[in-house]
Amino acid sequence: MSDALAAMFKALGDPTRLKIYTFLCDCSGPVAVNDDGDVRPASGPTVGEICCHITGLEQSSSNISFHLKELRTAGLIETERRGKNIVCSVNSAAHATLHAYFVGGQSGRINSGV
Amino acid sequence: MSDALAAMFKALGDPTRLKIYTFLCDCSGPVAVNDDGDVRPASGPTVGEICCHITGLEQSSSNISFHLKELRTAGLIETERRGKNIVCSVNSAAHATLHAYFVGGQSGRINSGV
DNA sequence: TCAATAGTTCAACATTTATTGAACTATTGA
DNA sequence: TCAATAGTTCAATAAATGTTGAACTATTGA
Repeated sequence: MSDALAAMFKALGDPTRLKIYTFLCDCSGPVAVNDDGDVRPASGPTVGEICCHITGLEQSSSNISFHLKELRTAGLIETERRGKNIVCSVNSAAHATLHAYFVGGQSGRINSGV
Repeated sequence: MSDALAAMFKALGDPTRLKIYTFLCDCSGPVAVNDDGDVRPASGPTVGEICCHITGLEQSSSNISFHLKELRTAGLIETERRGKNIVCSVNSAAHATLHAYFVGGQSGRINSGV
């Protein structure tokens, strides 16, 4: 339970991965939901596009592939092959979990007294 | 900028540290603000109390000390000596930064269409 | 079927990290 | 001042991690 959360934070704890994840958050399309209610991976950038954005191209795609795998293993992102490309997108449920962790608890405590 | 954020996530990416941080969030007292507007460390558990809570006691306090240092270096927590003890508390500004990262962006996208 | 494109996996490596126990520092109370 | 308490720092070790280039797999288009 808590370890899964730690794994997510750990995945975001590398500068390259945080850039990738932020990029995905910024440019992921809407989530697709089919007639059965299944949530399918949303449209988003391909691995190649992520490489371009992160490394300015001309850097090892194997490294980006490694980081994408880490993000996927942590449950933060999803990937789906579309023809020759693989499209990446943010896992909304995981994003919501992370958001929820920082809600409440510490909030509203500033200037609340001695 | 982004590296500081990554450092915070990295600090939360270890199960022991996440437990410590969560404990601090749960039991930190209100933040103290003096007449000059300076925000001083809030009251909270001592290092020893954290050791008890995390390890059920009987485990190396040097390890907890190490993790507290990591959290402090990342800017997530603050410590203040009070007599023989050292009291720990959450850094509210850092907490707000983390919270803000997950607001907007991905939110509101679920079920928003194809 | 063949070549080109798009990503992944593998092996090797240099760093970093978490953990442990022992030694050290700082504060309090007798 | 001395002993006890509360934490930190240090050294050593084992494990995990990020990066690289080469080899591999999968898909498309000719």
